[in-house]
Amino acid sequence: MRQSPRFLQMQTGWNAVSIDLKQLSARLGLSQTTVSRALNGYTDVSAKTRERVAQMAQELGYQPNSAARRLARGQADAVGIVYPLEAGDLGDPNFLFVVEGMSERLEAEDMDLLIASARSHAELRTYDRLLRGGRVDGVIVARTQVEDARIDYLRTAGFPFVAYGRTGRCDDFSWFDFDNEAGGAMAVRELVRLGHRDIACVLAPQHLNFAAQRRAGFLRALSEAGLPVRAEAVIETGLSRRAGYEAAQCLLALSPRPTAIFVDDNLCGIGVVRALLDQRVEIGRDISVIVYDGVPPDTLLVGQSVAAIEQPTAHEAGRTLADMLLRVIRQPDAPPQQVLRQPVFVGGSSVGPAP
Amino acid sequence: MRQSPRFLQMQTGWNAVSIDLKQLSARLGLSQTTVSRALNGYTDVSAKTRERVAQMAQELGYQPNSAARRLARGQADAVGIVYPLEAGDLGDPNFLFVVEGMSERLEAEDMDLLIASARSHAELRTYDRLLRGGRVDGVIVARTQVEDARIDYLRTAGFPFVAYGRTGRCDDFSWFDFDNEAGGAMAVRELVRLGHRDIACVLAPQHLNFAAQRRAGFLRALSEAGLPVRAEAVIETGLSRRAGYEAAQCLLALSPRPTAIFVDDNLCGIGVVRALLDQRVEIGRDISVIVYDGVPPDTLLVGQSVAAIEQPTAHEAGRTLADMLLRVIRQPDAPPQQVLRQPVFVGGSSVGPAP
DNA sequence: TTGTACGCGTTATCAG
DNA sequence: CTGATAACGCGTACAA
Repeated sequence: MRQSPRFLQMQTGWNAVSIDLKQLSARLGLSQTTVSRALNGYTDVSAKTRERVAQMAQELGYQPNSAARRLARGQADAVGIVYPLEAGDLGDPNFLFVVEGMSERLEAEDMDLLIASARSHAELRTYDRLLRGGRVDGVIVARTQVEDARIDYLRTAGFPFVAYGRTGRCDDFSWFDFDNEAGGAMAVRELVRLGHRDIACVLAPQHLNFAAQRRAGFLRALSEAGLPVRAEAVIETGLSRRAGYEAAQCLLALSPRPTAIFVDDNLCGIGVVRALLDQRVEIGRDISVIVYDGVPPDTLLVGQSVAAIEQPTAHEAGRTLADMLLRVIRQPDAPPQQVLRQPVFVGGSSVGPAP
Repeated sequence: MRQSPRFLQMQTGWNAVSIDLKQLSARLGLSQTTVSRALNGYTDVSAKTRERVAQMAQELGYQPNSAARRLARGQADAVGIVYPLEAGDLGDPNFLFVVEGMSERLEAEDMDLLIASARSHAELRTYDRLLRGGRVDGVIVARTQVEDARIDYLRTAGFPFVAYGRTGRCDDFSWFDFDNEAGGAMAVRELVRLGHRDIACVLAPQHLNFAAQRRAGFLRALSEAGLPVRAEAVIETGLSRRAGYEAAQCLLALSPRPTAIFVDDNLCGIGVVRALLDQRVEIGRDISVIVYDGVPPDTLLVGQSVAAIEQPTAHEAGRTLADMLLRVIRQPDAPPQQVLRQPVFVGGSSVGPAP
């Protein structure tokens, strides 16, 4: 009914190439036990033996079978990253670099990185499969929400994870995040410094935690500057260029027209900038614009650039995330680690003194 | 020296939640054998038993331990994708969607997708680790080169793989690709149809297979149109915006100035368009431009758009790649499968009649 | 310092 | 149709 594993291996002609612990120890005239211990850095092996073993293993290209090892040790030696891909969502322009950073760090530990995309509603099923199947020792949760069912799930399950982004309540788990509230406030302060007193704002959906935080920062800085909040100039919309475009049209129709716009994400940012160009608004003179994560330098007219709040270290973020997750896995009782990186303001021709 | 696996599991408090095959069969009053067979769709189980087992398994949320299963069956139930990330390389704008497509297809088979980025020179080591460790049953090779050491390695090892892209010689292995030569030719023909007779070309590094093919298509179509090749108007450069920018500057300095430019990749494309804008060249009138994979609609001036050769089906490409790899894994003796998708021409304001 | 013997959780063989 | 029993390849108490 089914071919035996051994036969399958013969047929593919592949596993024949690979060397066994049994074969390796036979070649060395040692027991598997000794060889295994030598390879795994146990102290109770004579230096000479260890040397010989290492040499031979290297020479024969021995790689322990990962399934067997995992079974014996009860660990998966792998972590997962589940990212919710909504239609057209490349919202985090640096995501691939984060993945690369993680990948590098994990490779150094001989661990695998499983990637599972999931349409957002099916996501919990994906987690379930990963955890219950013992496929991973821990997971990274990306794109956190203010109320995040995935994180609740992981916490009640007691499963090791690190969040890439915070949630509404996040005191008691490990996360890595950029200080979105500071970023939002920073943008406002830059604009206030230039004399703007009527600052509009385009925001991503507020169930996304980063968006809620940036909004909070925006409001706080306004208040600190003694400026009123103009409700109709604070637009919560979708996470897309089109949404940004439409939001900007609304803002331009207001009277009096705001003198500056803070956009909390780069997708909307592109749309906003396009709308302004279409309306022949002179960016940086008629209206100032700051966009979180920036927009591609090509979006604007020649010689112009968009001021941005930036999170410059995607690659390092990936390494750090991996580090944190390893720690959560290996020291489950250690207190949670929480890393907050500061975004930086990068100026551009899109900001200027209030008209 | 090391905690026993069981203790570790107790300590993390996690695996306690998960249910065992042993426990499951105990609950059912059946042998592990029978339960296993019922779950794996063997025919020699009574319908009633199968029903009971399925029900109970569902109820208790049983998930087979993947390490044990892999060990027993001698398969990894996982595939890998290794993509070389050079500095700033997001060359394939659709890569994430390809990954998503693969991920979906593999999830349906209960297989994992391992992602391993690798600085290009260390790539072979990465492969080695994946293959020898029995971590994967097969791999996807992305970003193929004309002479591709990775593919040579896999072929001599006899390891199942599918290439995402072809190589110089690719008769005897499975690959999925878009018809880059046709795409290159298509671009030229569109331009010729509009009366252009002096067509320049900006190309990515020619060791990348797609770039070599697009170049070939470009040259073939020129020749078919009876047009000469102007050597100084065929620029091979890097894979970046900056490279494209500089290439365009060179082309603008030529005399006579070419009336059209074909750019074989979207990164260079952005740079080229920017250079033209900077030089106040009216795109679509003074010079026509076609860019492979297109450029973001925001790169140009308002109301304009860049004509493109597009590969519209990234998600489907991912599914197909996964399908093909599954087939290579499961039917190693079947003849290689080779899938060539046609790109399509998408017009835009960046092309117009020759001046 | 080394070797023996067993367990990890599942699937496959073979006899009922 | 079902159930003992033996792998799968490695890690590790325990004994020597």
